[in-house]
Amino acid sequence: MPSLLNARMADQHSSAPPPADRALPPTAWAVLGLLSFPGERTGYELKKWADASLRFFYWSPAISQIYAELRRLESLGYVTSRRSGPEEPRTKRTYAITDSGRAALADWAGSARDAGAAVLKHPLLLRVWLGHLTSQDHLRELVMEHIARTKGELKEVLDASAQAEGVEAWAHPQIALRWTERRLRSELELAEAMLIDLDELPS
Amino acid sequence: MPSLLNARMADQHSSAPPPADRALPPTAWAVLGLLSFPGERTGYELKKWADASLRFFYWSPAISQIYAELRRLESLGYVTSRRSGPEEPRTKRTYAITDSGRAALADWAGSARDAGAAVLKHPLLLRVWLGHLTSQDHLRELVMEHIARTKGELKEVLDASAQAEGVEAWAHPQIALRWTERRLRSELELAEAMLIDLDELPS
DNA sequence: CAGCGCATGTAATCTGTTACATGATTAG
DNA sequence: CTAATCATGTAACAGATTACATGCGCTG
Repeated sequence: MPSLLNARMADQHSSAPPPADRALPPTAWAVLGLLSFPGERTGYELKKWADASLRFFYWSPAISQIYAELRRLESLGYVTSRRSGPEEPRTKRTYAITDSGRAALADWAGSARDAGAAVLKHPLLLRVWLGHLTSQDHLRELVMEHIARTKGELKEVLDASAQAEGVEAWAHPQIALRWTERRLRSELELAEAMLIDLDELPS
Repeated sequence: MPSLLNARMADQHSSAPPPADRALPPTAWAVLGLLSFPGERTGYELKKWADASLRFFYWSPAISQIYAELRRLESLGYVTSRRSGPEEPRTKRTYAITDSGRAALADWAGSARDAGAAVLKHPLLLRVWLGHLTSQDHLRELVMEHIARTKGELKEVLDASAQAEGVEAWAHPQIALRWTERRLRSELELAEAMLIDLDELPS
């Protein structure tokens, strides 16, 4: 069997080749992507949007990071911002994507022939994997907790999906949400199956 | 509808309350966990183990970070190391978990009543979500690529699972691998379903 | 008027990766 | 002999979070 270690290490290099100068991290594209849908929004709103949809398939950056990314994107000319004048009650900074930003984003979206491997960080599985250090009861509890949380998330996604329903501009986000909905249902089945596996374990 | 932003922000604080002094990051526990199974191993071996199983449900740290974590764990007295003497061909440092380390790990594994939410970073979904910026063809290509990769991963997991088969010390890792196997099968179904959704989109 | 939600940002810190450097051993 | 694998580590940097600081506006 060929050891894949070096191959994988090499992958890690070649998978991020800065085409010309310096490539932006996916997070920057995600934030810019949030702005690629019709409308302008503030950093604060972006964070809520990310929490409500992005987070289910691509994690939601901390609010402070969103602000930082917005500043970077602005320095690159990919977004513009304006402070609200006296007409608005509150001082806030509203961002909008520029043509240049839209072009860069489209280029990024269309350039890769492979999106790259998904990364899953599943704390529950980490604990199950280390199950020999705990009691079966505790493990079961953790799994149940996970099931409860997942059901809550499913509800959230269903809500978000309902809101996107019918809006043409949201067709693709809608597909991502449907994918997420199915994924969460599968996550529930997976948890149930694991519960059974756990029960069948000789103590 | 109650805005969940502040609640979630507050969560981010309260979800990591350092019980006494300073809590270790999950990565440290993962590395220590790798050493909690019978046998001693080197940093290099740990990396391979992580690549072969941990990575499917909890990502594999860079080799340099594994070395760094091992040094930290050693400074905490959770592991000990010894350099191979002249009896071994190669100079290498072999690590073993200590009683104190095992106790700390068991405490960590048993302490939480909630393992915490899983984080999924799925680059393919990010691109689909931004699908309005690309062609359907390109999107389909990316999905196909994902399916191919997933099939490869499934094969790897099946292999790893076969190797763990029957070894009592590996019962829990085995469950994690079975979970992963099911998850990857579901991932394939999810991708197929998304392909259909994509086709049904009005251009 | 208290508390929450809206809104923005800075500073310190940590986590983690990449690139680099080095060298021994083994398989073809 | 030479390429791959085994093996360890450092330095620079990027990515990201947490804690902190501030203040307005609305609702009960």
